[in-house]
Amino acid sequence: MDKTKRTRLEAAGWRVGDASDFLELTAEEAAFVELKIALADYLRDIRVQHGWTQTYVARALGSSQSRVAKMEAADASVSVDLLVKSLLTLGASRKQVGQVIARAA
Amino acid sequence: MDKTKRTRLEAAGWRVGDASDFLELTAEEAAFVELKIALADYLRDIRVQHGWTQTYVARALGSSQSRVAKMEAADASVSVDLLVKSLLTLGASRKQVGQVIARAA
DNA sequence: CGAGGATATGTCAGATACGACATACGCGTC
DNA sequence: GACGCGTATGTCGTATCTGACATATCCTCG
Repeated sequence: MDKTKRTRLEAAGWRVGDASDFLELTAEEAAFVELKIALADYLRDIRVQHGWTQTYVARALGSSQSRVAKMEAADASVSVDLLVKSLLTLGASRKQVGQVIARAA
Repeated sequence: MDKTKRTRLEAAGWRVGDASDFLELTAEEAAFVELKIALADYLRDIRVQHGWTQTYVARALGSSQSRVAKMEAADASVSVDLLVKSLLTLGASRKQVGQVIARAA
């Protein structure tokens, strides 16, 4: 497995199986996490392209800077729900969100 | 607004503003609900096409028949998270999920 | 080297979503 | 009508997610 991707997945809190120091995900779990990461990256792209800070986005979403940071990191504590809602609130269209999800890893 | 769609939205628990008997959603809220309904419909399509019962699907997902019913109804108590995870578990690809979301209403 | 702004990480109380169960509804078949 | 099967709806205890706060890390500019 790609090293940075593995780190990314671990950072997202998806270390599975305490006994093993390896990352074991079923195909669906992996697909789900990758999907989440794609949305997270898209959120960051939108923010950076507009030159916004996490604090600014947080205010726009009625949330906090720390949560925005976790969203962008695809932290295990953030749901796809929150990511999608946030993207829509920031102006992304349903179509764009779908395309981001559909795009192959 | 289309009548069946309105009923659908109300059924989904999105009646907003207790004082008004009308459905008032911001553009993002509307997009979010429609997105959810699209996933819900897709879930039902997959189930029906395979000739599965809700009970069977529930067992496959490690859930209950009532929750599957609520998923298909795009009930307010089900998250996009759950819908996406369920679709992936039932064999849908990330790409298919994205296409369903991207498809215009 | 600070200082200050931006981002990351850890934690927590309150909010929400979860599976499960009970029960109601619809619709065939007898 | 009464049963059986599938689906819908309501509720509940628990698990997970959320915004908020504190604090740490990372840059860049002076």
